[in-house]
This record gives sequence, C-alpha cells and structure tokens, in this order.
Amino acid sequence: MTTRPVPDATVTRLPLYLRVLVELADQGEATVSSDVLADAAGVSSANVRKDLSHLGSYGTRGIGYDVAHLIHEIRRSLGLTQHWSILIAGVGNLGQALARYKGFAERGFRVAALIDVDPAKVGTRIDGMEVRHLDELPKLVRAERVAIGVIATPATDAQDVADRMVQAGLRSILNFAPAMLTVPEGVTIRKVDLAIELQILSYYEKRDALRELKGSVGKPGGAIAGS
Amino acid sequence: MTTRPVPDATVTRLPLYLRVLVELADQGEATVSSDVLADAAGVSSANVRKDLSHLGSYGTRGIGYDVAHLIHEIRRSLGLTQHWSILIAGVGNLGQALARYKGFAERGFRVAALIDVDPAKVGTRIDGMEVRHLDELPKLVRAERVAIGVIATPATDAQDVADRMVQAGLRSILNFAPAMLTVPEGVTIRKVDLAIELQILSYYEKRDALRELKGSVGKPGGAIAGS
DNA sequence: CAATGTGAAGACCTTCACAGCC
DNA sequence: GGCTGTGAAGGTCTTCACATTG
Repeated sequence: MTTRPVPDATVTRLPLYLRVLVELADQGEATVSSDVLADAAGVSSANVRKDLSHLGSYGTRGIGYDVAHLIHEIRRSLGLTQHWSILIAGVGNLGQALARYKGFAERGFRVAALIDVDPAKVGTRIDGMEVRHLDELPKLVRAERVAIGVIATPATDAQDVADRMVQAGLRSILNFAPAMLTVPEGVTIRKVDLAIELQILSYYEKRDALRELKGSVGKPGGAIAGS
Repeated sequence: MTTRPVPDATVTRLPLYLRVLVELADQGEATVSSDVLADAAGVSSANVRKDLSHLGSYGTRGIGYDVAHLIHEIRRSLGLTQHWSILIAGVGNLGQALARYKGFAERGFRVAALIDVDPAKVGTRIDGMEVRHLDELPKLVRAERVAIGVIATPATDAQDVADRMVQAGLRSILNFAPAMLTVPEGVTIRKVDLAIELQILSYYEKRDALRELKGSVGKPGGAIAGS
C-alpha cells in the first residue's frame, strides 16, 4: 500500500478539520456530513469531500463520516500518531510566549528545549524549563530527540540559527523571524511573519475604505482565510 | 485612474518585497533587478516581474527597478502611507508578547489599546500601556481610531470578541485563537494558528522520514513558503 | 433518499519564452 | 546587452454536477 501524495492545499486544511472533529467528538457526535464539517471549518463541502478523498474512502453514502474514524485517519496522515519534540531558539517576547503556550502540548507537541545566546537569559527558567546556550543545540537535539526547530530570534540571528539547526539534523523549521532563510534541499520551512499579516490586512482595509468612499460594489471581498 | 485589482497571491508577497527593498535601500542600493529581488524574497524572477506589473510599469528595461521608487509604490499599494492603530484583545502569553513586539511599530502599526476581561489583568500596565476592560472596546476604537483588531484570547472567547469588534466598526481582524470565526460580509479576517503550523510541518517531517526509509526519491519536497 | 466520491469545467496562479525597450 | 513586461502555456486548486451507493 503506497501512500498517495496529499496535495499541499489539503495538508494545510487537515489540521482544521481535525480540530473541528475533536470538538464534535467531545460533543458526542458519532458522524458528520461534509456539509456540517465544511461550515465549521469555513470551506466548501465539495472541498471537504475532495480533501478527504485523498486520504481514502472513509465516508458512507447517505450517512457521512464516522467522527472517531476520521480523527484517526487524519492524525495518521498528518503523522500525529506520535508525539513530536520541539526546540525553541530565542526566548525574547515571542519565544517566551511560545514556550508557555499550552496549545502545543494539547496537540501532541512537547517543548523539549529552549536556547538563547544572551548570558542574562541562559540559565534562567521559563515555565520550569531551563534556558540553555545555543552551543548546546546539537547535544539537546540528540538527547531530546527534537524533530522540529522553532526560530523566535531577531532577524539578524535567524540564518545562523537555521544553519545550526540543519547541521544538528533538524529537517523541519518554523520561522517567526522576519527574514528569508536559505536551507538545503530536503529541509522544510514554514514561516509566520506577524507584521506581514498586518500589512496584508492593511491592503484590504484600504481597498474597502476606498470602495465605500466611491460607493462602487466590486467583488465580495469577504473573509479571507489566513495562514 | 482606476486602481486595478491586485491578485491576492500578489498581495501576500508585496510585504516580503517591501522588507527586502528596505534592506537594500539601507545598504545604499539604488536599483535592483527582478532576479536579485527574487532571490532575496525566495520566489522566481518571473513571479516578481508579474507581481510588480500589477502595480504599474515601474521598472526600466536593461536596468531594473529604482529601489526608493518601488518602496514608495508598494507602500502606497498596501495602504502603508498612513499609520494604522491596532487593538489587542487578550493579554495572556501571546497577547503580551504581541503588545511588546517592536516589529509592529517599525512597520507603521501602533498598538493603541489592550483589553481583557480578567479583573487581575485590567488596570495593569504592559510596556507602559494600561490594560482596559473588554466593555470599553467601542469607546477605545473610537477614541484611538483603531482600524485593526487582534484577537489573542482563548478559543472560547474569540467569537464573542470578534462580534464586539465588528459591532464597534472594525473591518479587519487578525485572529490568533484556534477557532473558526464567523463575521459579516465585508469584514476581512486573517488567522494565524501556531499549533496548525506545527501539524503541517509534522506531515512533511513524517513524509520525508518515510521516503528516507524507503530510499525512494519522489518529488523535491524542498522548502515550503509559509503564511 | 441522503450524502459520498469524482470526472469535467472553471478559476487562479506560476512559469516559460520572447518581443520590446533602455 | 541586459532586463522588463507580458501573452501563451502549464499547473494546481476549487467548484460544479451527478452517477453511485448504503
């Protein structure tokens, strides 16, 4: 049995479905239709069906999808049957907030290590975890079996940290620093840039303000799914 | 002169170009080619040229783009010629980090108000700014001319806060809560879900681990642009 | 009958390739 | 010669619409 490749666009929505499904399961729902799931996730029902069809045929015509089963299949597909350990580099404002964020543990991600270069920070504890020096990164990755690196450093340090992470064997990096990172083939990077999100909103805010002024109608311009 | 509609995909990249261009300007570069800009932003040069062509013809054949002029045009297109005031709802871990984040001010976004419902937090100061009660939201939006609302509350409170923001006249919302929000037509929402980003990485991490195991080559699977 | 699964059509975006211009 | 701007081609994703099935 070969795992068919799941389209990237689908991969970004699976976690969304998963969250909705877990909520439904908590509410005691046994099955769910693509219509209901679509509404709750903010996409079209055809899109839901197409997405889920990439995982296999787990629905029942006339009934819908078995909630528990679908949760299992999505978890499996996303690789969430195992827990992952993450390492956070940079414990400034954002890094500290991430280190304390409870949402990670709830979804199976363990913050296994915190690192920084600032002597004033190294050795302190955040949420019970000691901040270690950047130089210990390789040792920590090995000892804690870290799989994902999170970069929350200033932009100027981001590339160096990324290089060290790759060097230490990490192949998945989540970058919060406002900098473009270069990594070798085979390393996956995702980035979240907070200021860029605001700049994108600025565009639509300005556009809508103009439209209102002119009284023109244009295209809907409704809610835009982020991320 | 009608402002031609800029494709959504282009809008998400303009802030990226802007950041690179500002760096180039700081380094004293007067002009830049689509090739150089593309490399620095991590996209193809054809993509850069197509994107910029949506703003107008600001390049010079044989030379490239004038850095200062392009910065100006992108700022104008994104609505960044004016400064925007934002309001942050929820001053837990993440909200506090956002409140203190210097990157916003650098790009023209002023944190104008902080609100929460927790009596232990209301009245305290974060980075010199007093935390106000949620009930004061409409007053604050008016007084501070807030244009963008940022939701950093627990998921359970997010929809209520969004409703109040819309009620108070906000039409642009950045949502960090892991919840799907419903808003009326004409309100733009972007969302950033930190745990979802990790789950997406998990998929590729698992896929690549499998590939390595099997020794198959498949498709490149290189760096994936986030956001 | 209700709801999935899916070809086909359509929308959107990216890449190609080169004419046009400095 | 170098680099932009852009039609055309190619790819990916979404929506449509309906045959299929429990």
